[in-house]
Amino acid sequence: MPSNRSAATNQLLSTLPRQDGARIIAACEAVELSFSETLAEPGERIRHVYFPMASFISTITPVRDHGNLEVGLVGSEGVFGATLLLGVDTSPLHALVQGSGPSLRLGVPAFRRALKQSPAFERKLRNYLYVVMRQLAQAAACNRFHLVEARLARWLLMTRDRAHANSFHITHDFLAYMLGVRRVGITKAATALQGRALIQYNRGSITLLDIAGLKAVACECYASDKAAYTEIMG
Amino acid sequence: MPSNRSAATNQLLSTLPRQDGARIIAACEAVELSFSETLAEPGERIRHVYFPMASFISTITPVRDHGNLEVGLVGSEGVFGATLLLGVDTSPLHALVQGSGPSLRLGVPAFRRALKQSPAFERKLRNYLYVVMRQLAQAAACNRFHLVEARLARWLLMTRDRAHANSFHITHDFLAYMLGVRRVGITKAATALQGRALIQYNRGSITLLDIAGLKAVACECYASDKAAYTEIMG
DNA sequence: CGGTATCTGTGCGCTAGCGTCCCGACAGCG
DNA sequence: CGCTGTCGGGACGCTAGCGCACAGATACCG
Repeated sequence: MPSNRSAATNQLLSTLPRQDGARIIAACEAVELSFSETLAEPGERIRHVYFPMASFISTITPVRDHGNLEVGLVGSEGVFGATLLLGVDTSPLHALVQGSGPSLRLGVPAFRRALKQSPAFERKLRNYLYVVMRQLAQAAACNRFHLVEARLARWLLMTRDRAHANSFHITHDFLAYMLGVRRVGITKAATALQGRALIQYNRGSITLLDIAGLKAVACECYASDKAAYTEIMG
Repeated sequence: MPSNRSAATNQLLSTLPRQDGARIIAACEAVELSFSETLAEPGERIRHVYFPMASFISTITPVRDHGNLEVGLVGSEGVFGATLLLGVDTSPLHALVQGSGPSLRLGVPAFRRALKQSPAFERKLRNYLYVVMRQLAQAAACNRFHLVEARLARWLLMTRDRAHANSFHITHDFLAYMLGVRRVGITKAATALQGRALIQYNRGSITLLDIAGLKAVACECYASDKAAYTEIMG
């Protein structure tokens, strides 16, 4: 069920001034990311800055003695590695490929050169970092207050936005890992959503049937994250 | 019980190169922050950048239909308003004075001037933002996984670090608000800590008795936040 | 000195989510 | 074709935290 509305681009790059964008894209290397590939580990040096196109990436924070927890999702609307802007070259988070597909990337020196050459580029990335900070704060609150079913709906909607499709591949087990709950908790919530004909799934492939319905079920954090993005990034 | 070891300074400023630091401090206005004063509201323009000295500030994220939630604590080791660096002049969070006391501050134009004049200053603030991002991610995980008692212990230790004292004023009610739980939940956890002679409190004033013991009870997030700070900020 | 507001402690029933274990169904592989 | 691994579903008792309501205790204020 492909609905590839202009998926072969990264918005951060495509909304730059024509010249700057072209130059930076030309400097990029095109790579194919594959599911479950690790792009960065917390505490280790970032090697490349990624601009996903059809692919998307989870950012995950490790917790001793507990499962890990996803705190962000980066698709063609964003970038992984923008923290380099802050003058620290290690990754704060684990970056894990969630959705296979093409991505552009820059090595760190090339990235630094691009920043110097294009103030518009740097400005855009700074703004993006601001959005990410807001989303992190939102995630903290979301994890504290919202129920699994609402968080699941949110996650599905976020993923849909980044996959540019209403279907994608994901198991309950993996969802549980992302949301920091038991697999059984996901099964229960997913069953409930399916019962209301909002989604439909089978052995690792899931389809969103009723987007408006899901939005109603999802916690406000979905809308809030989106609002933060559009407000800041235009 | 004052233990004011060099509390009348802000580390971010005092660790700048001599000249830069002196010039920026000279540009600052000294103000006295008082408990429960609001310094910024989410979505509204930031008016001043604050460098707390003996005072400290909570950063709080609002959640519709639930209590709000503290996601950060800024004392003399930090700054409020550094997000201006990212090119967005609205505050992502609610900034609420937690501990009364002196602070330095800069108006936004003066802040921008200082950034231009001192690359070291800008570098330091960028690094601080990186630390804040790590702490936000940590907070997300902490809220998901850790029990009230551990989170309370963590909060007390963090506050102690920023108050530069083992005693401070805070009610269960307010703690509940900060941690996003019921007041009763705090009472229960606090009673347990007091029972083990780790703390002692009475009608809004609390004293930490056994720091090592509290560290053992607190979740790893306390150590983790601190490690992130010292690793990056030196 | 008495009244009132604030702060802390308790009790009660309830729910979401946990940990664990087991089962059935399907897919893919040899 | 049958084995094996993966995926989803269900059941068990348990705990942390919730919402609510109320009671004692202390501080403060008139």
